[in-house]
Amino acid sequence: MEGNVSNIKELAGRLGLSVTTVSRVLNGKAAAHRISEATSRRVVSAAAEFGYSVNRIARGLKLERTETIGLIVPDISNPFFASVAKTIEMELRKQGYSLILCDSQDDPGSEKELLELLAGRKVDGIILAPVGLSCDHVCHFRNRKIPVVAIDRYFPGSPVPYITCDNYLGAYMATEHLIKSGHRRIACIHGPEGVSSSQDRIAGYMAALRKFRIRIRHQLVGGHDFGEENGYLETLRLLKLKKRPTAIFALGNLISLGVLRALQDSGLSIPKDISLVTFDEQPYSAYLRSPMTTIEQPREEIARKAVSILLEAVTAGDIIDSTIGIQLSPRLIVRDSVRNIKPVKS
Amino acid sequence: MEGNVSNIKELAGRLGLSVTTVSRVLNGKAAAHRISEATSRRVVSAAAEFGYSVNRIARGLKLERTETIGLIVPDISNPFFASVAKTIEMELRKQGYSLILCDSQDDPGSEKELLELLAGRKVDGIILAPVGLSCDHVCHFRNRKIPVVAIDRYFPGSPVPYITCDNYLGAYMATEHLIKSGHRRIACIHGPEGVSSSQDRIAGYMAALRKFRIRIRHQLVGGHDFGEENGYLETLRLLKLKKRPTAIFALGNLISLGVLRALQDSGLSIPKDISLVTFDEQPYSAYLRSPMTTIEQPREEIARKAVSILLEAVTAGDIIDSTIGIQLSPRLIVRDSVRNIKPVKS
DNA sequence: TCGAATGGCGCAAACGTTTGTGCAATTTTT
DNA sequence: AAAAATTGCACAAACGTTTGCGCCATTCGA
Repeated sequence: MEGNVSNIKELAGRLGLSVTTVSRVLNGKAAAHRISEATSRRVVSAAAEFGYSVNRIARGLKLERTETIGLIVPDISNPFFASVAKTIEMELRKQGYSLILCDSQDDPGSEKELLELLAGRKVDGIILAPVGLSCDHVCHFRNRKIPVVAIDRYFPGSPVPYITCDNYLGAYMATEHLIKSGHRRIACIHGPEGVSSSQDRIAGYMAALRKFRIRIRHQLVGGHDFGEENGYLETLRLLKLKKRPTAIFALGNLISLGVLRALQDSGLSIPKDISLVTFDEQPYSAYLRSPMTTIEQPREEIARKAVSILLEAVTAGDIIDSTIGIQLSPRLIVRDSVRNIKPVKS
Repeated sequence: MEGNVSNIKELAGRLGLSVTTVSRVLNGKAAAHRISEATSRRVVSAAAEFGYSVNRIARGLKLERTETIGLIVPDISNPFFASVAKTIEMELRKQGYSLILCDSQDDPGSEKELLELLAGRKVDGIILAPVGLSCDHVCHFRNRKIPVVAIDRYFPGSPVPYITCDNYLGAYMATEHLIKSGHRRIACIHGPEGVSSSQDRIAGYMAALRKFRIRIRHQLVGGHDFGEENGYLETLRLLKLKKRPTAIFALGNLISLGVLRALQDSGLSIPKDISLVTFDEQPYSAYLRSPMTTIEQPREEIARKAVSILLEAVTAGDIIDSTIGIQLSPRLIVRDSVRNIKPVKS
């Protein structure tokens, strides 16, 4: 008895009504078109009985609005992006939108292809954690009237609105914490050159060093992506230095896993032999061999704000004109991965 | 100069050709319709020049095929599902498909709604990590000619094909490992009642106990979801027992985080005071205070197989008729979270 | 009693594709 | 030189909606 009717024409046929009337009832426009209460009820109950549900592809074509949002992240298996994606999906669904998930694998080329793909799929808007520093391919999009908001990362000096954590501040706080614990030789393992979040964290790190009049040693700064392997290799490199750093600041959660592996392989322990602070809190941070001091990002808030700003742009039917940039405050979570190597003067 | 042309009619107009010809060229059917080489080249280069890309909504409507697959997971922020989703997305994209991601939040009601939603969006197929044990709402789908494959969990005795880890075997291996290390009072913290993966793991756990003639104590078995809080509360309950278990088997990675928190709160340490084995390896498992002994699932293979089976069903244009059930082998990774409380007799 | 207002609904075009069929021009065959 | 075959392309319908406009019947006001 169910699922018998697959389009509105059939349904209208069974009811002895026109598709027009059925469509209007089902879209809540009965009153506006003076369709009687009785007819309305008949339509609604028949739709339920025969299991009719609107073909959203056809509707999308007609309405030029698919109620679909694209999300492009560099790595969905990274817990940070996974939990951001979760919140985004939940918020979008509340508003009747669905999510097309794309993983750019931190590759600018894929990112560009994915943007084209999403445009072809006529998504109503895009949330993007961009890879490169150039916004050409994204700005190009805004001409096509598809709103885009960036999360986690942004394009310096571009008109693309973004929501990020205040990466500069977070890195400053982390570095300051290390310095106040007496550290002077502080290494920094960062992500890709072309990613603002990495750049900003490096800037925050350097600012803290300068503030406390500590020389920036370039051999203590390195890295090229947010992966585990990068953390591993960079740590091994750091450990080979004539003068080892006393502390490492890992700019991402996967990087820090690499650091842990390298230290374990080298038989070093945290914080006895070396201290560690990591950007991005994780559920397991507290249960590591040495509970990790981290910088926590307001993930949920990032996701929620991104959705609300995007949807505003979508429903306004126009692109957000003013350059909106929101930087949310991170939080320092102090645990036991930093050794105090000098009495605190307070 | 770019992005000027938004539909095939405009493009055809500029070329002085019909939409038919343009469409055929762009779909690689030029040869089959005797369209000259010269014309083909003109079309292709004009399409590139004017930045034309096909409207996949319109195409989807006409072709009754959207090249879109739906994925429903109970919790995308769970690292297990996040990495499975990553592989699925990558594999699908290779084949020209996009992914609509849905998070059912472990709620059967949402799951049902999401299936309807995806049907309305005319996805070509669905990959589902189902919540309940009833397959009514899913079987209903197969009538609508939308292929579905289940991952991680399945519906006992239903015609829905599935790919899972061999949960029974994994749990058996884990429990056996504990027993062979001398444990007798082994607790088990599981997930929801209505989820096959949880049920099968419980079954494997019990089978191992029976095999070694150890009495199953029901107060040692509990839990109701795969979340952290459940692990926490169940552990606290277990610790209050007159005779505490000497080991805990956590049936999920988030559960084990809860166990860790509860033990930490209680001032107990692993494996000195209590042993722990967890289902589902994680990148950080090795770096915990006590490196965790885990059961590793072949996530990538699960994802890949699910995609290939689904796409086969999609292109075959028909539902996979034979009941396919694939159970992939898990792997025991021994670390230091299990205390040997009796000399191994070998 | 008659025009006007209102209530209740349907016609048909349009959204951007794809594709079966058809047709003119050219070339080949006989 | 006529018939046949081939080349190269176009017409128009169809996919399932939504929606501006229009039409008929009934009720109302004077």
